[in-house]
Amino acid sequence: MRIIRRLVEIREFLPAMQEKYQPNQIEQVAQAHWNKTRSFNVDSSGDKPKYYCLSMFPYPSGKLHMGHVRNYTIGDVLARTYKMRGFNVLQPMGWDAFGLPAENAAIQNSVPPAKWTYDNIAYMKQQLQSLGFALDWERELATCKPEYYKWNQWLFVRMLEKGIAYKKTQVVNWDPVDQTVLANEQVIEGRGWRTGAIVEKREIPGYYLAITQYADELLSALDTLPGWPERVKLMQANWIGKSTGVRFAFSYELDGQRELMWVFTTRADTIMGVTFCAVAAEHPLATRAALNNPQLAAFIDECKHGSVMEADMATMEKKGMRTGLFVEHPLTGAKVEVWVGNYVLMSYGDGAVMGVPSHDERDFAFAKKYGLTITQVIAVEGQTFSLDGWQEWYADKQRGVCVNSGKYDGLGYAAAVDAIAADLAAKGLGEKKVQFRLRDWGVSRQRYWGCPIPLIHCDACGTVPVPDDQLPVKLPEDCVPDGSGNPLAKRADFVDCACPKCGKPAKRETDTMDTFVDSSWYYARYSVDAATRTANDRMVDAGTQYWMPVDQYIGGIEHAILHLLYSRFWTKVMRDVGLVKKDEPFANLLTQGMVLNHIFSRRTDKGGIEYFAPDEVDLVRDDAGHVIGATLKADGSTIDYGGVGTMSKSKRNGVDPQSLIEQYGADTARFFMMFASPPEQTLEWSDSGVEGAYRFMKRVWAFGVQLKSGCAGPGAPTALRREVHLLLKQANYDLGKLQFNTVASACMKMLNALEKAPADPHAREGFSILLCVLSPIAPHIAHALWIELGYGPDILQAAWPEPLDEALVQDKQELVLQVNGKLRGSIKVKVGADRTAIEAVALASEEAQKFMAGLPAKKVVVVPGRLVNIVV
RNA sequence: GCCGAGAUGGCGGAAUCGGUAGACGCAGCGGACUCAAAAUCCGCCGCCGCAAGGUGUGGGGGUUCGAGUCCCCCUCUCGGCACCA
Repeated sequence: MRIIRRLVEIREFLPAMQEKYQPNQIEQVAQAHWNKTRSFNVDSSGDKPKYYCLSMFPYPSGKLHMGHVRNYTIGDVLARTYKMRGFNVLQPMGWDAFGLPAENAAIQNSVPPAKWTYDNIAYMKQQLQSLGFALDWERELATCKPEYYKWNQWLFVRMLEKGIAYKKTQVVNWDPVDQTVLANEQVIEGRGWRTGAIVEKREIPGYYLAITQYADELLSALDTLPGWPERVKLMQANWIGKSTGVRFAFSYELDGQRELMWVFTTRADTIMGVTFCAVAAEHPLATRAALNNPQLAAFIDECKHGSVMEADMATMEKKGMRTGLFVEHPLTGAKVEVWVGNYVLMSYGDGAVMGVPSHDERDFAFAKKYGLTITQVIAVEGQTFSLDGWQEWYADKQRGVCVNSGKYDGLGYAAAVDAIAADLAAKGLGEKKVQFRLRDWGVSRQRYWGCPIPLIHCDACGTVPVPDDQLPVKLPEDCVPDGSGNPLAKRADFVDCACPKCGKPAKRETDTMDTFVDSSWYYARYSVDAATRTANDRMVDAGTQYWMPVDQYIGGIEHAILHLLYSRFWTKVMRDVGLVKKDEPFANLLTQGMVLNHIFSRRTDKGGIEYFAPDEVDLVRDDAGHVIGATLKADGSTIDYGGVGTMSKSKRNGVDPQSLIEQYGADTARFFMMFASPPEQTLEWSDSGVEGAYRFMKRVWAFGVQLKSGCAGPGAPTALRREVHLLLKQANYDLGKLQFNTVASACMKMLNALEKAPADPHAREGFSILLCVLSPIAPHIAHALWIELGYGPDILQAAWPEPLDEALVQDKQELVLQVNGKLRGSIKVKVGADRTAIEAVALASEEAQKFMAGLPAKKVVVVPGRLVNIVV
């Protein structure tokens, strides 16, 4: 019995090479090896250069989706490549564990969000492990754990002390039936998702982080990030939206008081064309005017209903109503009527705008709609102004000069703005100002499943921060939200507390933090050393100084603005508090595209839409092969083909990674993900594409089996050797560009070449190169074959291959032959032949003679190493 | 609506500096093996054409000996828009 067990152990340790590719067995052995040898557990020491490779952590929604597999495979390919290139590589993983879906699940299934979240984490962790990612699991974190969010709270208190965190009112979506605040995604066509009640805009107090204090730095520091995609930097710059203009005031007298109504404009040069002003519904002037005007009060009320989303604000019908109040033009003294406009935002600038209908498209439409005066004050030579319709040039800053503007007539944009700003300043009614589109970050959420805001409200002392030694304020984990109100507010054991200042009974703040706070610094927490993870006596430590910044960050393009901007801001605050020395968290950024699949649906009798999973339908194609429709496998009925779209539960077009791994193995899943498209582009799911990847794995294995039984030695350079090294050169170049689909393709080409010449003396060397290049993408099969063929004990310890010059040399090369730019043939010349020699060979060639048709060559273009073009 | 990105065979995609368009893979077609099927292997495969050849990178125009690549205009698709993450 003992002997048999011993034999079994030996077999497991050194299995005889299987003829057949058996991914599940190979993958378990490889993963066990990495665990046992602690291949991916690292510390912040040693003389290797460091490489911090980070993929955006997942929300624990239940199970992994293909977007995760794609994201983490991209990161893993980089991590493994850098490891083989001799870097000390950190690749951690964790959980963005607070958020709305846990509360939704609680409402549906009566499970506490904590339990739901922890169960999901356990399942998804096992899924991640089965994919063989090179992760340091000892650094795993979950943002819903007190040891993590303690530091959200701690830094929040520091921000309060520095005046970065402050309180003001915020506008939220309010569900009057559930008496609760709704997220934008919970508002469907203006109604609450659960109650169907018409949603109101409501102003409630909340805490803000003054990200605008950092606006200038967040903008200018984009120039210090050459490793970020230009489009992401551009999106951030537009989001921050720095604009230089003039802030000035219209004065008015009301109830015996002299008051000022401030506005901001980037077009002060058009100030003489002001024919009206518009204020937001929440503006004090609007409130005052509505006191004795029920119609206006009703309109303001209407404005306060409806969406708080910018997209809705921009597309909705622009409406306004007179207030009956007039303000005084600061330069002309003319009376200007004030309107309430539903398109004016209280949260931007001062909540009021000047109306210059002649030179602002929106004002033009507004004035036409309500019959307001339109006065041209900018002219462009050769253009005629007319009220028939809006013309682009009306708003042209570059070419226009002032007209109908008194002393400013004839001035261009810059001169006019300078003169007008000076005159306003002289009257004390305005000055030049830089304004940002960026707004301060509202972090209060009226939700249960989030990090408690560490504040206590005391009748005597006011709002008091929780002292550091009482942090963290722990969130009770046994609440089950039911969708109405915030469950925390109903928990006396949470709410009732003693004031830290005077000791009298007080109430704890029940708002929690935006989950973007959690994800704004997790990358720094991963980097702390083991001792800090145990003691948890500091937010970051020497490990952070060693690992930061993240060398490569990888995540979805949908995070291009908010998450990345908040993280940059948080890093700068941590720097200013003295926690880190770096200005920016992410040196290089890769924004991966979405994973798409086909969408099939049909209208139901009730007018809704019913979706079908791709494996429930057959495609209908036209003669050219285009998909024109689909039928249901079950009953043959016709359904609609909706093209491709992001995989989602609601559209039923998701593919479960689990069944994929079980059927084909992790290597096939990873290989397909890398091969199907370059990382930055969208990826279309294809079952047969996965089959293709699987076929390739089987061929790699079969070639390994074949090579093991008949090994040739070294010899003179061959065409195979040159081809493999050329492909290696290409693969290394593509790796530098993070273009992994062509790296996978190079692996396939190498195998194609090897299969054609299995007896070549360089086949063994060629296969070792193939295994190395393949190993970051499909690490398990590479690990197994590396050992089987005796290349070494562990492919992770192998040096990354570089192409050899001696393998690449050749004496003759082929050049493309063109006549008048059209491909007509090719010629062979000696490498290094001069222009004249090449021209002679080209002109003498049969094809050139034929297509020149006896005409003399006007010109011969020679591109060395590429082509010859004869122009006649 | 605003900001950003993209469009190449039947499909996913390749083409590094303006230089052979369609690498690699999928699907399809033909063949080998098999009693048969699957798996595997070999061959063909943009479109029109018997061929010579012509034509072709979302549409229209331009620059160039030469344009998928550069410039101008247009169409469509996708991402973000501040409480989804």
